[in-house]
Amino acid sequence: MTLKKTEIYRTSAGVDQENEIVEAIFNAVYNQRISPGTKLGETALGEIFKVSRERVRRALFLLSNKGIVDLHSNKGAFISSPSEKDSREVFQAREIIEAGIVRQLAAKNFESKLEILRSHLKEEDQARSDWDRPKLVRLSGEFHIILAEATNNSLLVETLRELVTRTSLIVALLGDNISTWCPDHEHELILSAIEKGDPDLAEKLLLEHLKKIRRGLSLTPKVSRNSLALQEILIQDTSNE
Amino acid sequence: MTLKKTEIYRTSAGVDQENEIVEAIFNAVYNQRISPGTKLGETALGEIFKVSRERVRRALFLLSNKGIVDLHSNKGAFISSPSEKDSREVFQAREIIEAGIVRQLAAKNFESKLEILRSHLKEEDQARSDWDRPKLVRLSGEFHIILAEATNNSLLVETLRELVTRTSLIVALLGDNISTWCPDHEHELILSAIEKGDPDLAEKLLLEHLKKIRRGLSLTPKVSRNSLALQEILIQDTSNE
DNA sequence: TTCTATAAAATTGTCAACAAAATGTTCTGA
DNA sequence: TCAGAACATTTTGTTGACAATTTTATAGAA
Repeated sequence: MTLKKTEIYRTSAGVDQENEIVEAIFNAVYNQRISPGTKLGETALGEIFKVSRERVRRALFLLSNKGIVDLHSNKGAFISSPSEKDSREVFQAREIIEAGIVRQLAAKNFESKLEILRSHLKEEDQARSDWDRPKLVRLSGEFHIILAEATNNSLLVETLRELVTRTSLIVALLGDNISTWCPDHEHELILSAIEKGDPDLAEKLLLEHLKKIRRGLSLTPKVSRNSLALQEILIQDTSNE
Repeated sequence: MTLKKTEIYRTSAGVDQENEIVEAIFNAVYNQRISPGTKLGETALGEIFKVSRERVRRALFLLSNKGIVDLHSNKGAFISSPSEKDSREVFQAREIIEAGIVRQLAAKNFESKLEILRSHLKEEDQARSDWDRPKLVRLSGEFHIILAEATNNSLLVETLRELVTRTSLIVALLGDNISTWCPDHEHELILSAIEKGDPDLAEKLLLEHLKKIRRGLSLTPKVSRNSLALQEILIQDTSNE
């Protein structure tokens, strides 16, 4: 039988359950509610999400493929603790990929997509003047993902989502958390350069922005522990994230 | 207990078995020995690789995350048949990422790494004058992966390996297989631009190169069937691939 | 107390049996 | 001959039990 393109494959309910776990952990990492090194027990997760162990297993396997979770044979799954090498690689990849993205956005005509970025910056400003630091942190990361979304390319969006989330882990482990992650108006400048249609400038500003984040990192990993139990970390109001 | 960085986690034997399957399928796709749409039965693969079904399952799951295999609920696993959208996204991602790579290679000093590219080009020339088409196809794709390797970034290498392999699927499905995939000396030109330290030129040449491949694609998918059985496709002499 | 050895408990890894779904075949009737 | 229903076979999905390993708890000796 040849497959018709229009044929519909329903996604089994199991896949949705897996995605729920994956998303919850992604969000918790992304918003720094969970520390690198946190043990993710299979039975524990199974109870929290009311799913079978096998399902948890697949979710953890997927997360390990994305570099969010480390799997250690016979020991279990842990929120990834990025090494120095990981940090270097993630930032270099971001430099290369995001530079390419802003260049293309600046070179070609994506005006319609840029409006979303404009309104996003307004939100960032609001959070800044409200001194809502967690929100600002979240929005700051999101800016980069929205940049990718402007290319209308789900592959790039997913790649950047992974990179930004891994950056969150790196900052949690190696960042001072003060200088880092608090751009004044650098996003604004980058977007302006794109709107002006100046790829070189946009790239330059973006690279400086990333370098600034990178400079805020130290070489000695912080040790930190979660302040909440897994249950509270993973299941929570997601209405604004 | 806190984890010492030097601590060694042995990889369970199972992971190696999984990787064997993943690599075999990657190679088969990459070298176009297997057609898009080919059914990958769990029991069949289990018998070929002498592993349990569970393990086959995980390997297929991993491949589906990488876009090489499509998983259809209750139907099974099939070599991915990239859609028009997939094709667009893969090529756009390659443009963005590879442009970033060659720019960085041209801008910074990676001379030591470039020697490998030089010797790779010699191999390509050899294959070209020998009219060894399968080998030339393989080497042509590899050139792009070696470009990524020159950045010394395993993340980028893996990303590019996925993109190049997916390109192989796209060409298998939409390509004319004649003009496509047969660069004369475009790789040579790109490398020269890098060696000259000219990022703009390197990027321009690379983009033209990718566009040329893209132009060789038609809109109507070819239907093709494998000429060999799965066993022969997957298990074979890998001494020169 | 502190360290080590031993036993108990808990957690992860694996497998086989079973259930559910899809595929293939046979049979019937027009 | 063809269509379609009924049945049988194959393949995928899921669960639960068990084995292997690690972690925790316990006890004893220096």
